[in-house]
Amino acid sequence: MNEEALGYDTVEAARKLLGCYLLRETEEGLVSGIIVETEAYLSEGDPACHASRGKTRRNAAMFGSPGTAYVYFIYGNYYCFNVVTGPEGRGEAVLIRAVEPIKGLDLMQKRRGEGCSLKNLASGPGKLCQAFAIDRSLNGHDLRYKPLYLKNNPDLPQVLSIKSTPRIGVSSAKDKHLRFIINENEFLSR
DNA sequence: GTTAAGATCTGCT
DNA sequence: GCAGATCTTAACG
Repeated sequence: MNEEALGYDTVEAARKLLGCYLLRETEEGLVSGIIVETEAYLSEGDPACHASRGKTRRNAAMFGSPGTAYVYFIYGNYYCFNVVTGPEGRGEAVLIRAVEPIKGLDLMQKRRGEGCSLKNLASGPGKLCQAFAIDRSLNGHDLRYKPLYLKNNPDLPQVLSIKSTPRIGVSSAKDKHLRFIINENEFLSR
């Protein structure tokens, strides 16, 4: 993964993360997928961003250096996984909303429940974290290294068809198109 | 110490 | 398509 691309503009980073591999190694084995859906959370003019009201205990990882993980717990049941972006100390991040499962399908199915369809394995922030066994122990983890890391996809088409839409599940800043998806992909959350 | 709200998912209608 | 589950976090007293 080209970490430098994450350190400047968060919106740019959200677009560049599309199509990249996300890999996760555990004792049970390796799982991987291609990122097909992201959302940008900005530090300025974005009340939906956890960092918009300053640094707190929960969002401290968001103020770390670009390329680290920000993982948090929501709605009593689910984790969300973000990649910290922008200059260090800025408090911006990109939420990974969905991936297309590539390797370790059986392991993901085991974690998500038997009989879970391929399209349902990681098509949403909470589902993705279940399938990849992401929890708070990975909060602040440097995504250049194992057991959770990003990798460029060499087989990617030169010009990816990217579409931007309003973000999902956030009540503010609906006029901003900060969600980015790979057009027509089957594994989007919706 | 108490309370209200949330970057969601699943199951049922 | 819609409401409920469920609990951590942060704001307030």
